[in-house]
Amino acid sequence: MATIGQIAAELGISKSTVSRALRGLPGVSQDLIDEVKAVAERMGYVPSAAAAGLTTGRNYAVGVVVPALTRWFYSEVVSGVDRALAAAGYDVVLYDMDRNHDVGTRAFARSLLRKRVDALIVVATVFTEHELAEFDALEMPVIAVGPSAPQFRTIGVDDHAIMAAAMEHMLGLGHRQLGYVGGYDEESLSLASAADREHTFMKTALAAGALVQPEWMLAGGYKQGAAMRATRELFSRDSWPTGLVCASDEMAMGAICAIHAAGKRVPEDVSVIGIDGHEYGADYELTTMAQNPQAQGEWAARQVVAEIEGATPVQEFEPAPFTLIQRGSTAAPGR
Amino acid sequence: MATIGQIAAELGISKSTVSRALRGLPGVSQDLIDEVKAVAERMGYVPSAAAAGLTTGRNYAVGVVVPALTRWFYSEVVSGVDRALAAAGYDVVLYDMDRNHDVGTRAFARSLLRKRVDALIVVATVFTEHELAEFDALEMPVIAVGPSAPQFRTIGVDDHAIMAAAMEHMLGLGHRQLGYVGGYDEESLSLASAADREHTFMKTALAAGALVQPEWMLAGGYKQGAAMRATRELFSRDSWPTGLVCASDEMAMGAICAIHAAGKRVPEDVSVIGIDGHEYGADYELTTMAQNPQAQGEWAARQVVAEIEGATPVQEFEPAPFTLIQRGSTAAPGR
DNA sequence: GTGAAAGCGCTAACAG
DNA sequence: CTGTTAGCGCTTTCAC
Repeated sequence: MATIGQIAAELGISKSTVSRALRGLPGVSQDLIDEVKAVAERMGYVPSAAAAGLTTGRNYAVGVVVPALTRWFYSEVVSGVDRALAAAGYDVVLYDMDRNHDVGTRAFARSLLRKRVDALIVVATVFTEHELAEFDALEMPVIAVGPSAPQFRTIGVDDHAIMAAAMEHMLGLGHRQLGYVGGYDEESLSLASAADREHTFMKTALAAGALVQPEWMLAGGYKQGAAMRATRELFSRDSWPTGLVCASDEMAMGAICAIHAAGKRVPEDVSVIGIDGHEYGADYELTTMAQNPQAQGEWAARQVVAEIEGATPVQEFEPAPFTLIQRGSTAAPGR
Repeated sequence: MATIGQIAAELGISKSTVSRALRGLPGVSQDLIDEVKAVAERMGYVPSAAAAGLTTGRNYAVGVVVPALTRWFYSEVVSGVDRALAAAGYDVVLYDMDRNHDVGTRAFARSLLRKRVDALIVVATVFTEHELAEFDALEMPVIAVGPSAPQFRTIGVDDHAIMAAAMEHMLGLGHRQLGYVGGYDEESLSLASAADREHTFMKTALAAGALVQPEWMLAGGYKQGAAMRATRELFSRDSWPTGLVCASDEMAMGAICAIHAAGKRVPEDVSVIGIDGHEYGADYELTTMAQNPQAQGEWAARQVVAEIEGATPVQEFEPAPFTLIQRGSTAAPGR
């Protein structure tokens, strides 16, 4: 493995010059730059991030903490983060908290703290007091993506607003008998988002004088399968709503499946609206309040890079945008 | 940020002793060890991976290359890799090749080559000749997970065998009119697995004298939404198979949804079998040939760690196991 | 323009 | 058991 010193020796010049030439710093003649680069290429030279980081304190890496990589939303965010970071020349160090949250707390903190990363992006993860204190001690930029975390600056949609918008659509169509598919995903560790959505659903429904039976509040666990089962059960009873508001698109797709299984039609018998903007929504003709987790990830990544490189930290972010995508799963009731 | 030197100064001892004490190396009195650890804790000492790596050449990090993090299979594998690596004290450096494959080739190689990682785990990614050559030059353990890559040692199921087993189940039930939901996922970059499964489906079907109409070969793109649409179309025609063999569970769940939408029953009118062992399969009563991508990821991670730490490389891995999970979506035809 | 020297934080021989 | 002495590969003053 070629080093800067070997290149220097090969050309009979000093290491400093090689370093400067390779990094395009001023003060090296163009001829030498070309020569150095050629030799570096020929020798298969590759800079050592560790060595460079030792002196500069910069690692060109940012940590991404995620509660469960296998969940759609999180993998989308991470994907966006990765793309933006790669474009900026930074690596992604992944910390999947899936199940090893309590077990691995110590290990997580230790490894995190190894000066591996220049900043941290936290995706919808809840931490202990102790961990939060450690983050503070880190003294590096930290930005959260997803459900807002009071301790961090957060990039994400306003969960109240997005649900209110979904409700506006359903109420506007004339639905007054509404069911809700929500619940909590135990593994995702973040309950705030789910609670906010459910709360606003209820509040808005009641304010509009809509009928919401207790049995119409379904626990879908933010998972397609669970939502499908819960919905199937709902339609095995003798009364059901004209509209189903789902706290996520994954659950909405499960619900649609269950409605079909029950021999009902969407939207003729039941309207279904989702939230999130899942990739498969189009195939299911699903009306949804779409947000863009990838874009949020990219945004967070760019912001974090800017701060690493000296930009003054933004104190508070605008809520991420969302838009109604109207498709075939919603219509006026009783058609 | 406390360093080893500061701790040494604080206690009036040498850096080496501190280093040894902290790492639990032999040759330090228990008393001193305790003292050192106490001071380190108090000063909030955290080791610098970069500095340690510089001398030892070990980074305690492994790179994970993945074609599209947002796909179920890959995120499962990465999740498993992460867990095993975290347990072994290693960090995960993620390289999501999603879309930036051609654009980012150079950046990918460069960053990979920065001696950041001690080994590489490649998940179902296809590389150019040039990239492969660079991997060789890296001289570090490389293991592939998922569809077998001829250039790498691979951990994964035998795609022929798993499809053959699925077919055995369907044929054993008496199905002789079979449809196939498969296709290719353009974004995943790995076509071998899809091709193998389709090939074995065809071969096995023909060998059993089963009827397979060309229109029954559906392109589901390995995506739930696309599979749903393709299946919906199939059932809008005037002839359809008694059994549907799906190359993945995600597609199978989409197919089930479409079958319900068409007013048919599973398994009474159509049997459906999937492959993979998706988490939601149970909710859908889906019969499947289950594999365990998380376990495969863990296995690869453990193997790679062993090799980093000096174990002699295993030359070839056993194919990963799979088992039939028989649930309610399959039954004898014509019930 | 270019070079020499010092040092980033840690580990790894050697001595004692 | 503990300390000394060299570096690891790179960047960064400061001279020339």
